[in-house]
Amino acid sequence: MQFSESPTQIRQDAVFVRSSVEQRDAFWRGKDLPSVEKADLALNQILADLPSEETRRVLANLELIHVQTNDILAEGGVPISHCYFPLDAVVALVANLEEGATVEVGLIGNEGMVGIRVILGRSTGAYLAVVQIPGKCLRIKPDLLKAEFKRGGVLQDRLLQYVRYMLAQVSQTAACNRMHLLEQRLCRWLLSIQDRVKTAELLITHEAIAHMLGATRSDVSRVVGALGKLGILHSSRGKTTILDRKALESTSCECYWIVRNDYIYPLRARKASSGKGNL
Amino acid sequence: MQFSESPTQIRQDAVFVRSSVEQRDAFWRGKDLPSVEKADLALNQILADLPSEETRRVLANLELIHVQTNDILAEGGVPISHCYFPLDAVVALVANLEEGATVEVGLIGNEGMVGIRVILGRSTGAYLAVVQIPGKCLRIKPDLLKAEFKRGGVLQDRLLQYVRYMLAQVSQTAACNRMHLLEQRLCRWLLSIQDRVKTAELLITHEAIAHMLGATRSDVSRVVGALGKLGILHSSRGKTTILDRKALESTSCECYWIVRNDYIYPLRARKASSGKGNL
DNA sequence: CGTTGTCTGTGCGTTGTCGCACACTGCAAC
DNA sequence: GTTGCAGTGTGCGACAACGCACAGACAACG
Repeated sequence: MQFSESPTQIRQDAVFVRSSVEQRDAFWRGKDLPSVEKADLALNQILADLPSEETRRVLANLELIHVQTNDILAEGGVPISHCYFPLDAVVALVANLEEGATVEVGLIGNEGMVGIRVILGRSTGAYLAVVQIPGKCLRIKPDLLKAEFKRGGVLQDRLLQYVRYMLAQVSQTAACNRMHLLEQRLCRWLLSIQDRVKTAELLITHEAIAHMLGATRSDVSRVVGALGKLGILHSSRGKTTILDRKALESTSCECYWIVRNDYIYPLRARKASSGKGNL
Repeated sequence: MQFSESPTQIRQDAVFVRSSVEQRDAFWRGKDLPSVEKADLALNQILADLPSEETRRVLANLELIHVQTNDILAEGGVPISHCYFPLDAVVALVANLEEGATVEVGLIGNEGMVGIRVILGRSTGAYLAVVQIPGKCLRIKPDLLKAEFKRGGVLQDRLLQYVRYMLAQVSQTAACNRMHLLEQRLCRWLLSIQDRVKTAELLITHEAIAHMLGATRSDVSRVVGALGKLGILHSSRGKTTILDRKALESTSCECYWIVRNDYIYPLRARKASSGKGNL
């Protein structure tokens, strides 16, 4: 999907350039929206395989949209307009600190949902939700999601499980940010992204990575360079390729596996020490 | 409450000395348990002022217990035996990293509950829940809490609100741990504790603080010393007294107010810059 | 009153990261 | 091609925090 009229980029702050999702809403308005199929639901792990009744109700209220890198899906203090279920996109929750510094506090892929706070009793976002990897999302109006949540069916269960996973992820990040070296955190981050995009090539610059990790661009370049010399990565001009995932895992900190092992649906759980893991 | 037979201390790891709550269970067994009054419920903000029917049901299942410093109420990977609602105690959630390092990821006082994961679909704890400030707690068996949660009444709402608050707290800690200086984080921590104990005197050693902040004891001593010279604190031998709360607030990072302003029940919200805030 | 052990103050070399600067490189627009 | 520029490699001084060490200070207890 391409937009001939490229959306004007609004400068949001020194760091993120907002490419407005709302403008693309306007683009679609009045045209035929792509219809949402059951097959789409299957791509998000919260929505997949719901009981047929829940599927029917939810399906009627979902929209399929494409999101692009740097799209902002929610913002701190701002009412959440939609809840987004990524299908193949990846979204980062980013804290925007006083001095203009940024750090990622959480990562959301097809295992989760953007805007979880609406089911936790707040209609506003807490942090900036920025698209890191473009792709498709299903979205729904907060009220409708909340109503379905209140019914107490399987979706409620899934969402609560996801909240727990998110909490685990964020908690571990809190510990990790305090204790672990940039190199370890970088490896963990790359692994987390790769789990969600399933490809070895990541289209992202060192500077963007630095903003996620709350580090300087130059240090990210240094670490990436070092990992490159070890044959673990190849990185050049906005494209980083993971060459040796196992090595990445053993250079990463334990946090990667701790979070992963707390995942909602039991995956093939692995210890950091065993060092074997590929999706 | 005193225990003549002082509970044998089991060495759990290099850092925390477990004083077993279970042993005190044994102490009480067969004796008259202190009965739980409605007045006790009022001291915890999740349990306070529930509809009378919910109050009645919950009351029947709660136990009142005293917890002491370093009691461990839950542990990572271990089934949660009880959910604890602090009345005047304060509990820290602590991540135990590989190398024996420790960092606090969350703090729980009478605004919350220890063991929130049981309503999020996991019966095991994620981190060590260590009592920092001794006092009273109400506790309940996970199954009973979960059943009441499932009924979808006011308690469900309160617990979900609390989950959101916890998520906000932990997320901000993730950002804070990455970006802010020890001095700022220490001030934030002291403020958070004081909000929960409501007294100016904190009985805690520099070393314990260091474990919470994931810093070295010597650096904590240095920072505390500096704050002491400014007349903000007085600290000596396991006792730290907050002398100038406003100064503490302005030396702390923004994170303190960000979390506080996201609190469940609208408090007197304040900006960090306005610098006026006392409980 | 002295002993013991906990808690705290402080010194010092090391390390990870910052903050800034500047040069190089490959891609894209002209 | 040439130019422009985003993206990257690298250097260097500054600084926060680590890691370790040791001495002083105070409380509890005999």
